[in-house]
Amino acid sequence: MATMRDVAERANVSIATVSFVINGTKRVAPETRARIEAAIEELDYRRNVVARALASSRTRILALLHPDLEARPNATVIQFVMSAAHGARERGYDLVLWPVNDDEQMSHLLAGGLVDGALLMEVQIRDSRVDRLVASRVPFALIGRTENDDLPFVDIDFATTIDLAVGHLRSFGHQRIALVAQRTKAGNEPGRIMRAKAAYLDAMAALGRPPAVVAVEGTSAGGREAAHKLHDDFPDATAVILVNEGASAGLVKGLRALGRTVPDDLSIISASTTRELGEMIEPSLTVMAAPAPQLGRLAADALIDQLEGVQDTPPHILIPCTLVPGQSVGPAPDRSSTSRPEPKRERNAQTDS
Amino acid sequence: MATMRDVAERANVSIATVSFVINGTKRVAPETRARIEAAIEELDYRRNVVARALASSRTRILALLHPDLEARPNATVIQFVMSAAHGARERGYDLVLWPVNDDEQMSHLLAGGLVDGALLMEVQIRDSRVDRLVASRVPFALIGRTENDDLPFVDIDFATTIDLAVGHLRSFGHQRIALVAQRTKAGNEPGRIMRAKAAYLDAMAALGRPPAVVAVEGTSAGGREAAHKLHDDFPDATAVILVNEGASAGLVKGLRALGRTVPDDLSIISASTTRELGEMIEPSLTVMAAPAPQLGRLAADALIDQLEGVQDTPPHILIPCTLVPGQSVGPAPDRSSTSRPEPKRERNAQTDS
DNA sequence: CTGAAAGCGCTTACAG
DNA sequence: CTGAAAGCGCTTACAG
Repeated sequence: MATMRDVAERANVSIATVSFVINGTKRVAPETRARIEAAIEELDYRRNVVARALASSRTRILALLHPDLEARPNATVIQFVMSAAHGARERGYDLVLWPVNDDEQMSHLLAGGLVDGALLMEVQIRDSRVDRLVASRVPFALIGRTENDDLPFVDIDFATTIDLAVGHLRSFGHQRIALVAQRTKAGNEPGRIMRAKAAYLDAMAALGRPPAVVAVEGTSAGGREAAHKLHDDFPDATAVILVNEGASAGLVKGLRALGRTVPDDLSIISASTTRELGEMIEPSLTVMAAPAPQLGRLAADALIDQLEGVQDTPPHILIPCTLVPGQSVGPAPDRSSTSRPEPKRERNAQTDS
Repeated sequence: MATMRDVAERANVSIATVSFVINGTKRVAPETRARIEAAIEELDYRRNVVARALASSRTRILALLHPDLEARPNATVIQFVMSAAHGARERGYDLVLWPVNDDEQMSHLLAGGLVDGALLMEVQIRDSRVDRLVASRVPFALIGRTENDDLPFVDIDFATTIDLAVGHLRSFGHQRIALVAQRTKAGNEPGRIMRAKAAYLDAMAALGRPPAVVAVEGTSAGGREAAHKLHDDFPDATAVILVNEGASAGLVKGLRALGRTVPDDLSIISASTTRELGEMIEPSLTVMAAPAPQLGRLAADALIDQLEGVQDTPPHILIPCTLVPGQSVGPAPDRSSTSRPEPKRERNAQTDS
């Protein structure tokens, strides 16, 4: 592999001049530049990224840190990764997905000088990784938020998202609206769950309705469990908002197994997911599509602005999900006469064509 | 950030000795070692990965190269990434997902000296990225195969997978079996599609049945299109094998819209996907689960063996998918009397509880 | 068992 | 406009 020295020799210049041409850091006489460029071409020279990094203490590599991804369909995460990678690339940075499991690994990575900055996903309300990040003095931006709001972040605006979902349901006459959240290990709650829950509780309070919250795993089995819990504990709910992508399909299946039809008996909105997921389910789910493509890019931009000393980036960016109507929301059934719906025992009919 | 020099000074040794202790590359007197370890601890020293890489021309970083991921649920890819990352970590390597769009980017990465080796996913039958990889002289392993078989690879054994699927369907009496493949840009065919198709054609020939192949996009819309094509072009098919994860849900929805019940009218197996995807669909799909967890790990091992000069790794590893029965395969309906099934016009019934 | 020193391939003041 | 040289923080023969 050709080095800068080889290029310099072939072009009859010093390696400093080669460096200036490659980086555009200084004026170089046109004919000198031409000679150097020719030499680079002829030798198929490519700058050694590691040496450059050591000399300049910059690598132009950004890490997107993510805890172990589960094996469930996770289109949102992929959208984050890809849009952040594109945004970074446009500004001359590489962005890589770095699966990092424990704090020690993270310190190793951050202290190693290998990345110029980091993006952190799946931020918890209390997140020791954030502390590590702060301690490491590596510039970073969060995708999500901790409980304290003075770190730079981009996040889904869950409060607005839930308000939009509740508003949509109310426009169909729904008053008794349940929330299906994601069950989390104790003390390890993602901010999105907490914030969505808080927004939901506010909305219910404003409506003068008691809240109905169910938390289950983000799996099909979790979704079926949610169907049973809703059926048993909140039989008068006419609509449900999911903040649990992975449980969406299972919830519909579970309801159907219980003889409850979507949306005739129960309307459903799945918040913070993708329209693709909505389309997979029958009936097609009305979803609040996560702004992952925008947020990934904005996160990359925010981080790079920080690295390059750009001052005018807002430290916090919030974007709500977008309503994508499907076929899972319908008029609220009239429950005024019966306190509990009569579970239909016959096989239920299809609701879409 | 403390450097090795700081540690050496504090421990009253040379930096060489510090290096020996950190890397375990040479014997060091116990008390010297203890002094050095104490100094490391006190200074919270962490080796600079970039400097180490430059000096040793090894980074212990592996890149998993993936072309732009689409926004569809792609659990299999995530499984590959995570299992490969775990396998690498156990052997002291970091593995990152590097979204790489064009050949130029890839050359930049490979020539930069930043990664010791590469794993390439979504390998096409003819793949210019593979040529780049070979030219770069960076060690690599493929996940998938090109048309020539002498490069190291791990891959799903599609021939066996299709045979198992056909065998399963035959045990239910099916003879007319269609294949739903993935539509690809011309000249850009993933090996898996081609190999699955070939295995299917062989199986049909052995059965003495004409093949019925439909190719659609890997989306819900693609799946619905497949339902129509099957209904119009191959109305006597009693079973279908999908090699198109993204179209699975849409196919079931499309069939139902056409009044065809799964599995009463048509049995379905979705090959090379995850059991999680199968569970999301109603009825739960019988799937051939991709051996992504094993293959990711094996790919990482194969690559690292190569890097470390381990000779006894088989250059090619093939593992078939595993049958995970769901509720989408049933006895073949008797079609002997009618050449074309009477499309049911009434709403269809559920098939699972 | 330990150290002095060269070298990995660049960048970047500094001098001219 | 161009170059000589120091330095980034390590590893690794080589010598003792």
